[in-house]
Amino acid sequence: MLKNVDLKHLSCFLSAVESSSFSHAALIQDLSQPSLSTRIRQLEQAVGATLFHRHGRGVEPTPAARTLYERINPLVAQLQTALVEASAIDSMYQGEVVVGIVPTVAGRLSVKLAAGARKKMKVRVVESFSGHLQEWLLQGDIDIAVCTAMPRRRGITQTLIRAEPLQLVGPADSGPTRNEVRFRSLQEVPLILGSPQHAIRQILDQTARRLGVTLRVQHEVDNLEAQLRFVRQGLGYAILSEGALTGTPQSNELRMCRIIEPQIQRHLVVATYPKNEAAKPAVKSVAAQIARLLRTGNRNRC
DNA sequence: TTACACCTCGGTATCCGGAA
DNA sequence: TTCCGGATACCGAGGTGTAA
Repeated sequence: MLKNVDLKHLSCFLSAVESSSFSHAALIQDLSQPSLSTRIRQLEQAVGATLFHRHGRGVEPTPAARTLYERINPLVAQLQTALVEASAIDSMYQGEVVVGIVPTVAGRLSVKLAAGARKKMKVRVVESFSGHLQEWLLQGDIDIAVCTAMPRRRGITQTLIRAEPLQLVGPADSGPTRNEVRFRSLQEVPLILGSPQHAIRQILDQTARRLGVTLRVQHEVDNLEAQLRFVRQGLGYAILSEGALTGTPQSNELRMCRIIEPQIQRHLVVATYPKNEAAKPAVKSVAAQIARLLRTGNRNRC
């Protein structure tokens, strides 16, 4: 019976009841008066009842129209709200989002992130160290940083994902025979560490100063792949976070020993800059997705 | 893939009826 | 009689379905 009746018909009807005038209703609905009149006539044909008494000075809703109005008014309002909400949600999954990731996490996160991106959303991944990522975030070059927790900086929001114990990484056939190594013992082995700006290096330097330990830094190498190559060639030991080797080739050629006394950790965070979030609604959803992926990955390993 | 026919929608111009 | 507002006629634009 209600064939060919759509939201436009109902909106016109509601406006006509409220204004008691087709002309005023047409203005409200941004239509010409004849067009609105046609809509009302189609609705009357569909309902099978007269909804308005026409007279020389406007129209008057019939009892049938008043009953219909009471029933559909809240439904149309709900429907219009739902449409607005759906449109807002859709805009959250559009556009390009640039994510900066520290190398020790990039390997395990990048592919999952790209695979999980929505159709209308493009996720671009760049790799660098925590210090660089902080600067890029503030400059607006990237939208999200997945990095080691940084000192509080104005405007940056950090969400802690997890604490990752640091481990000594050496060739599988050498190094300490136990699965744990004391921090003080690190002064006895040649180390391959990142430059002093590197977040893990800063954690190590800070702990060493506190304990009065002098670290033997044999090579300063910022690139993760290069560090691992140095280690495989027996040039020294790297110190990396748990999970850093996940997904890297030849990880079975390497051996990891957890550092204890004290156990040192790096805190992995997802950092965003609220100004970027306001400009790109998609940033919030991607940041949430990253947090979910990293936390899930953590559970899987355990 | 393109061209054509058909349909729907919304516009303007005009007519008509009723109230002041 | 005048003015206001709804109804009707007609036209153009755009979308859709179908056949070549």
